[in-house]
Amino acid sequence: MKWNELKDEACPVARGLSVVGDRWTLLVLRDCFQGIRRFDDFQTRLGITRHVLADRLKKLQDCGVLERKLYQERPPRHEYLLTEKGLALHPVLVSLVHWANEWTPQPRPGGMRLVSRTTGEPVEPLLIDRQSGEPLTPRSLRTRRLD
Amino acid sequence: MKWNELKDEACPVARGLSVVGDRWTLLVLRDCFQGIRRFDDFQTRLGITRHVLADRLKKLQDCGVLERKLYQERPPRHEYLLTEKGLALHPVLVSLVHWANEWTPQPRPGGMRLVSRTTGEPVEPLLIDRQSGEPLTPRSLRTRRLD
DNA sequence: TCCAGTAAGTTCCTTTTTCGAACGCATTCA
DNA sequence: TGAATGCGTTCGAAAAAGGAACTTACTGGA
Repeated sequence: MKWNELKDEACPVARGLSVVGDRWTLLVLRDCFQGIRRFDDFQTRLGITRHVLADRLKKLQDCGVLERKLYQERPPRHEYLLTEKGLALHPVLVSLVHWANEWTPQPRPGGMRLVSRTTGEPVEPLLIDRQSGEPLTPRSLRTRRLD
Repeated sequence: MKWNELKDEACPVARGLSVVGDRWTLLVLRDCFQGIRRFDDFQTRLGITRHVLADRLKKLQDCGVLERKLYQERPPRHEYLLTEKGLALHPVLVSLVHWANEWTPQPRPGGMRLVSRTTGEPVEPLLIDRQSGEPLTPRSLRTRRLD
């Protein structure tokens, strides 16, 4: 298994990581979900090198997670927006946030919590099966090859 | 923001990625969830260099995601097991698998699906709030700093 | 006894990625 | 005219990953 060929693997984890497994990529997407759209804003918030940022934005466009849209002519300026495919990554980020808040040391004083946008109440993400409503756990699941 | 200092960031996405954001790390954990425990088995399945594998296993032990356990003396042999902290990453992997199956091209013939271990039926992961039962979406959530 | 095999790394050297800072270009604003 | 904005590209240095061989400590068979 080679890193540049992950996208052709049978395993969906490998295929997913071919898109979001690069260093910085998920942090770029985090900023997208927080409304960041412009090159320099990403760069300032992430402290990432401009070189790597340009590379990641390009790869995310190429695989359809971000869309590059002209928002001004003369001089031409573009902004980066999440596509439907990009928005669908939300549960991955939310699961990661929840795990980090539960299991990694919180910095003082500035923790961050997921809250409902309407009520402001804290939220506790739980993964269930849409059909049965049952929680999905390592024991309740397995993977199956379809040939 | 520097890669080696992500663990001290206020943002939980950054802290999460300080653990699982490295190249190969989530693929190692995927194998753990599939019951792989030994160095050479990881190495064979991943095709990763032994050098990098040793590094990743060590980092995962250091942060408490994996536990290294003696399973034989003379010669001493160890196996790597998911801790509770490691098992808690399950929703991240499941969300990623679901996204990849929905949004990235399936290889033929060998796709892989999540199915219920008891019924064998396919499963459709959905992220909800444990309290309200409401689905969590980009629009229904925001992050809040607690100072 | 000698040789092959197993398990879990380590060492060494090459190639790829990333870092960090500076530069380029087109335009607007003072 | 000169500075600022926005979005990159370029370049040399440093860090990470790739690839193959080597080590150590046993077991089991010829």
